[in-house]
Amino acid sequence: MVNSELFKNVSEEEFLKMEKCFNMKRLSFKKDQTILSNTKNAGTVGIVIEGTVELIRIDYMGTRTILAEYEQGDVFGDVFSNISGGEISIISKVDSEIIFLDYDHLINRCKKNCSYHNTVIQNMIEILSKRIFIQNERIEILTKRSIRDKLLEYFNTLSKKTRSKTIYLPFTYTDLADYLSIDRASMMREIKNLKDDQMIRTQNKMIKILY
Amino acid sequence: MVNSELFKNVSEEEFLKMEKCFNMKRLSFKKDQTILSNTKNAGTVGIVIEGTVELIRIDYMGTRTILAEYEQGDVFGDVFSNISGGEISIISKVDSEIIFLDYDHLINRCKKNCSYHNTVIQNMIEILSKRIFIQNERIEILTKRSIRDKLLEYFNTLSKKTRSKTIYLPFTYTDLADYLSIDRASMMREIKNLKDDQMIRTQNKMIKILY
DNA sequence: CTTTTTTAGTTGCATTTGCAACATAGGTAT
DNA sequence: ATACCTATGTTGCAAATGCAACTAAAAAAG
Repeated sequence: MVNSELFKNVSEEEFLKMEKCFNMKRLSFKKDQTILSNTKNAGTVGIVIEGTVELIRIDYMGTRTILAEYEQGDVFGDVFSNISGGEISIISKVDSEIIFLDYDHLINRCKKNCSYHNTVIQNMIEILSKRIFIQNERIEILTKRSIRDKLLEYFNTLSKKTRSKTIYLPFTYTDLADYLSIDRASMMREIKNLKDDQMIRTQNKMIKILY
Repeated sequence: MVNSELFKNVSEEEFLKMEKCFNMKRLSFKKDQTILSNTKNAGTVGIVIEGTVELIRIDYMGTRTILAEYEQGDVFGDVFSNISGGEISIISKVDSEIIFLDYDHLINRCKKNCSYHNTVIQNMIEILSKRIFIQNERIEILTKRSIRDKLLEYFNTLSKKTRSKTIYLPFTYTDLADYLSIDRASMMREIKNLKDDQMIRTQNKMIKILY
């Protein structure tokens, strides 16, 4: 059975019916392989069964920005930003296993009026709400006006999530700079300043918040 | 009848029933009055019947950021970010008319299994998806690394929305700076640079994109 | 184990941005 | 009309940030 929030409270038996009704497809992707892009596959929803995928934008200058990261059980591609002139893609960060299904079929209750469809739709609302919450976090970080404040806000977010003053970065420092949308060298400099000011203490990807 | 996307495809008659079932409350607010804040009224959803409201964050430094703006028919307060240490509030920008209802009741289909509840839930999915789309836009703008690129991305967004190279700012330049999360004076300077470089031409809040 | 590639950590310097402090225009209330 | 308030527009200067160019360390590939 597939372990995803989208299928919460759906029985094994119901899931098997759904698999046919929704015409789901299961595919494997290698590391760095493109899963979806804004030029192709619109209207397709993916569910990460195994691995991690990233939503990436590369703009006309070649600047790469990580817009989001989806892990096991996460749903992606439901709302695709086609605003930017840049290329937006979903890339497999490691070897991944993905289930695809049709967005319209998911949202617009089908004629058969399957019992599980209600459940799936309510799950979808929770997923979307959670996504909005995460985006709000991101926006709050990005609206901070200095590198220092961006870092502190980010550390705070992680800290609240784990209820601990000791946090572990979920990605590399290089990727963190991309996520915060700042220059990596400047970020490293500011992290050093934070250490000098006794605000934090670091050891590889572990960070202790001291204030 | 209330003109909101949340009640799309709901008949007048059904709406009257719903009003009782959901225990809706209709209230008026004066300009600059606080409608909701992250310290109070959590779990309450508002619908803008008349007027405009803004989602504002004021951080510990007193820096004010417009996180979102909701207009007639928009739904707000459903997903409330409680991350930042700062104060987050919904403020009435002008005199407004608001309907309140309980979020849990809205999302978790009630025991009575009212016919209209399905419709409302599907509408809610569309609203949330649209919000995610708008937040994606915002994030794409904020992740631009220079004031110039932020402005151009913002103009582009407006331009695509109206399918025109001539756009009209929906708020003041002062508020635009808050929205882009940059210093107003620096923004004005950069707008002047854009004009000098023949990238845009402006007249009050009308901007012609020349490239 | 050795080589190669990626990430972390630094630094000097140029550029951009923010801040403060104005002047001016436009709008609103009295 | 006058006074008052808010938005626009400008500028010098200080501070923050980005860029380039490195070295060192760690991780991945062979």
